[in-house]
Amino acid sequence: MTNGIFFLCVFAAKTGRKGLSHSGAHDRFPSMEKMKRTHACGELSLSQTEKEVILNGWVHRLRDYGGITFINLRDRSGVVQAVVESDAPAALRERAASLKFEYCVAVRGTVRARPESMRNPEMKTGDLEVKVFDLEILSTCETLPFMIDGESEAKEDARLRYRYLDLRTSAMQDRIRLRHETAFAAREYLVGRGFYEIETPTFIRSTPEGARDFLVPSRVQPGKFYALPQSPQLYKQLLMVSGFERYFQIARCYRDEDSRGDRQPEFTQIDLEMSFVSREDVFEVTEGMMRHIFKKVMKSDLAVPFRRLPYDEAMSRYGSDKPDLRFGLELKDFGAPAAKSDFQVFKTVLAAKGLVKALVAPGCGEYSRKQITDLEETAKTYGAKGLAWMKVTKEGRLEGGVAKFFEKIAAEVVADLAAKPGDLLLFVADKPRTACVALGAVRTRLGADLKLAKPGDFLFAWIVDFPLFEYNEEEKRWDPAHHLFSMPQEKYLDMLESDPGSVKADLYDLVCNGVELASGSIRIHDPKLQARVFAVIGITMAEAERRFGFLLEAFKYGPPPHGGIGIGFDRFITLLVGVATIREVIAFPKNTVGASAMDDCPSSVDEKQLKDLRLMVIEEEK
RNA sequence: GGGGGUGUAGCGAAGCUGGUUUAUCGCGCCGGCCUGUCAAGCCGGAGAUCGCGGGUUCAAGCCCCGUCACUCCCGCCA
Repeated sequence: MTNGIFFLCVFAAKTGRKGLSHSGAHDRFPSMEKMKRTHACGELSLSQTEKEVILNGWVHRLRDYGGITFINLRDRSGVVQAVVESDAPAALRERAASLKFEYCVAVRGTVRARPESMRNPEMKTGDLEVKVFDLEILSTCETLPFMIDGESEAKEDARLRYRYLDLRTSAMQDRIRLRHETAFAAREYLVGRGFYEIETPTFIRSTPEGARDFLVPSRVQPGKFYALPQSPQLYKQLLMVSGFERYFQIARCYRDEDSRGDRQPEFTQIDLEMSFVSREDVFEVTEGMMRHIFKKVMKSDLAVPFRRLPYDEAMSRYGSDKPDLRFGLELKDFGAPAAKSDFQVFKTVLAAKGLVKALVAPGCGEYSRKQITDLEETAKTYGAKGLAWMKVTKEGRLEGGVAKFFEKIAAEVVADLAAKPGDLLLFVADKPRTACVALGAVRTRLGADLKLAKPGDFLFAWIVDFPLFEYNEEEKRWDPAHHLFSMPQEKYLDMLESDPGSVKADLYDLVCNGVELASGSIRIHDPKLQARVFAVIGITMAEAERRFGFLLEAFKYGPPPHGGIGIGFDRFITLLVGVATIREVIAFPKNTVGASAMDDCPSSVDEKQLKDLRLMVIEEEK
């Protein structure tokens, strides 16, 4: 009892509000019994004129004239203007005057057309208003840390600290709604195509491949740990062995790696797997789903099938395995002219089996030294030692940068690159991959600077024929390029052991506008072939048995040929909505160090909890 | 692990190469006025350890060093 009183006093002191201003809320118990809404704010129209309606929502904006008070009332559906006029009873006028931003209220009133001159064409419900004759304050709201839908947006820190308020803004409401609609459309389509939605565990065995696992300690078996799944990969393959034939899940995935704008420690995939299929079947279903989503959510027609681009071609022409194909600006091989030039740097690289790649920046001949240096920085970030350049003059001659080494073959260079007067020529010479990737980054940068991509366009493409393995320089061994269970293409089977680097797999990515949206493969279902792949990677059967024994065992019992794909749901929504980071489309995201400012996690835990788990925290030595 | 950017009232910003005393503006907040607004308006008011610590200087929001937080990128992310 004493405690209760003390608590109330503290509360009053803390809010710093005078009790009187809240009288409206306290002298009437805020019950929904008599004030349940009959309509949604944003859906009122003149067809309800003269009708009595009850609305529930939040005080979005407030304009108090003493005698007359305008309340912009907001709910999920939108905003409508409610008016408390001077002819209202004094108690109602007082209660209206006591309102503040974001009070949660119920109003009863009649819908009426606004006089012609007082209509607001900016508002969906701007032709009407609700004349209020009853107003209930359901709950009050303290001074806000930032305005909902204010003129200036709060910084992300503050938005995440008060995420529940940030989510009230129309921008966030729209994004989260679109996310929901997309998930629904995906389900609708996949269910229609015979897929079952099946959940898989979130506590699984740790299989230390790929990203770091998040671990969950077992209390019942001290010293042992579960891992959170990086994706439902193994389980969905097991579901194929089980004979479900078509599985999907909107699945949460966890990877303990450093965050980025497009990466969170936990994220969502539309994950699917199909039996008795080739990659074409996976493409067809994915394209169909994308088309369905665009129709339902974006109200637009998406052209299918998507373009196919082999990985090697993507790297060579665009310097990226996720190129933005909304613009050309392709990289060209400059090996032949470079070999004929007097430029020793290029010739040395060529002699070492490197590549010289060229990029024609149209109309950038006037770029300043500073602008070129900026481009060079971009190339260097991706491992290039430098960015060579020269300009094509109005007369079609080469000038500046490395031009002097190409004097003799100037005409050939210009013709070879199809360069025009006023263009800037850019070159990276390096190991093949570095040359492509670094100049590819310059291409991406130029595309943005020159605004070459039309916003609002969505250009999808399948990147196909990824290599099965990539060489790990540090460890001096072959690593799986994507994952361990991807199927090598049949025509490369003979060279699996003799020339692993040349083996292409039935591995594919779906890219759109320079974003990697999805990744998948046809899986190995033949234990013998799987064993060969393990051998190339250097995994002994004993080790494979230890890590994936359950999967290998399952594959002894008549596994169907199968394959699938996982679509990065957050990235997909980010793309549809056109925002910069996936945090903008996740209701409660983590920041770049994996923390949530709202609930302050991760956090320390009680000694007791640690003891139960027989865990000990070792302080870092300084 | 590495590189870049940012940090000034509750929120968003300004504060030029160090020097006008009480660090400015808009929103919000508090008080008052106001019967048709819709980013309402008008009058008055409160509110800032200039992220934190140290240093240089006669003088630091501004320069230097360190540190923390947030953010973007490289590495990493089968």
